[in-house]
Amino acid sequence: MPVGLSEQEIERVDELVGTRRKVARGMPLYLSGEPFQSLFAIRTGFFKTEVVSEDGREQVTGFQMAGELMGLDGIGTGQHNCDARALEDSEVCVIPFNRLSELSREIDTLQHHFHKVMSREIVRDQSVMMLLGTMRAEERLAAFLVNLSQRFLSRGYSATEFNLRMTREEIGSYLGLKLETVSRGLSRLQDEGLLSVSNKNIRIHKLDELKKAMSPRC
Amino acid sequence: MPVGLSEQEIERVDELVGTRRKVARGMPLYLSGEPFQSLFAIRTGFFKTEVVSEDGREQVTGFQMAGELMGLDGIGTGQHNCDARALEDSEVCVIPFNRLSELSREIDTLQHHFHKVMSREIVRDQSVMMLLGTMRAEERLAAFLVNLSQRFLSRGYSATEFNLRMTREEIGSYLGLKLETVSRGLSRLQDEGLLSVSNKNIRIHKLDELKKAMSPRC
DNA sequence: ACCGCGCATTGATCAACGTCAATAATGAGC
DNA sequence: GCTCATTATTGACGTTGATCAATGCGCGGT
Repeated sequence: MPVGLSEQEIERVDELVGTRRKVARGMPLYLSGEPFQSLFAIRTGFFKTEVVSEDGREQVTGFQMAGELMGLDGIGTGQHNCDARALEDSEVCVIPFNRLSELSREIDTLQHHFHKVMSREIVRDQSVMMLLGTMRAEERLAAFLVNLSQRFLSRGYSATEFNLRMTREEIGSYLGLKLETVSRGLSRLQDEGLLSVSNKNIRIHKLDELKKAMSPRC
Repeated sequence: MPVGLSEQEIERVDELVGTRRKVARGMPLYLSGEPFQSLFAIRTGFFKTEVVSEDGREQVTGFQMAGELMGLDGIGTGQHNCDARALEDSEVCVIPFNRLSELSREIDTLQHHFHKVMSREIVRDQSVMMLLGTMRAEERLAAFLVNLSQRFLSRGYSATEFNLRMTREEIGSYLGLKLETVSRGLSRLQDEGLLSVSNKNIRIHKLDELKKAMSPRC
């Protein structure tokens, strides 16, 4: 994934991500408490990550799509700290962490790239904290959809028409809302003419207005 | 900070964290948008980190105390992504990130330690997401106090009597609550006999009950 | 030591979201 | 293609925490 490598270096990075693994819809890629050994890069498909607290609370902490990296949370403790579950039939590259560590000691571009990826994950988490801490239901929903839209776009898919892979309940868990509130919010955005919802299919009609809907008093 | 280094390695790590910097109460250690060059390890004092969104929303993303590392969010973009501000007169070690990168290529214990620290930051952020997404006001407050208590304890201070360095408003921002709600929550925990509050001074009388107050229906 | 402003507390009211419930629609599996 | 369980929508009502407001207190700065 990093750029600016020599041919030889590319070859070595290629070996690193040698093995692949398929995960059927609904199946876990890993579960909380399992020993951490590898990171996973998504080749195809869609995942959610979910943490479960001691007192049984569940919270979806993210939705991951092709090209994104999963498992970073396991490095600190040597155990995975969340469940990762496929939301559709998916395929990942397995990246043994030991070998990534070794190789990143030799290829500084790789090292720097890896550090950037971890740092960006921290920044992402912080923007979710801001969403959960300061936004109202409809603003959260708009931010969620705009974020998805941008990520689809950057992968070459349509920014304005896509299918949600997750349920209203999973969206709600991620956004700190109940599923009914998610449903009502989507209906409201539809009534306002910003988008059309048909179950999991979303068509965004006014992306610019949807972005405005992320801010208060609209 | 990592353990298991040879004497020579310890010496080199010591050089790495050579320079120090004092930050007076209320002053920024860094601001969002400034170029990222160094990480900072807190020697003494207390900080908050705060993100400001485009539409002007502010959210405290964490409170940091002695021994903790700040600045990890800047690696990904090359710019700091939050403000770090001293809540009391403080002193930090400056750790030039370039040199940390180089040295961690040579000393694998250091490399591994650094990766662990970043990963733990991700896990910490995720537990804040769970707090913001699933807990009620008084539960959040209890969780916040228990967390502070444990961190003071692990630094050799009392787990049951300490001074808050931050205002009710800053606590509220961190917990996704308004300052009035924080104040009411503290008063309520006091009425229930779990602790005494006198402005910024907190005395926890029933730490075990406070931990229970983190869970629903108490 | 004193002054003044920032910080904290507390009350009353209100809006947003959660809860409970009933129904409808969808699509996964046979 | 049919069936059933899962998922989604919508309504009525309740609760939590936000908002608005007024007062009191403490601490930092001089």
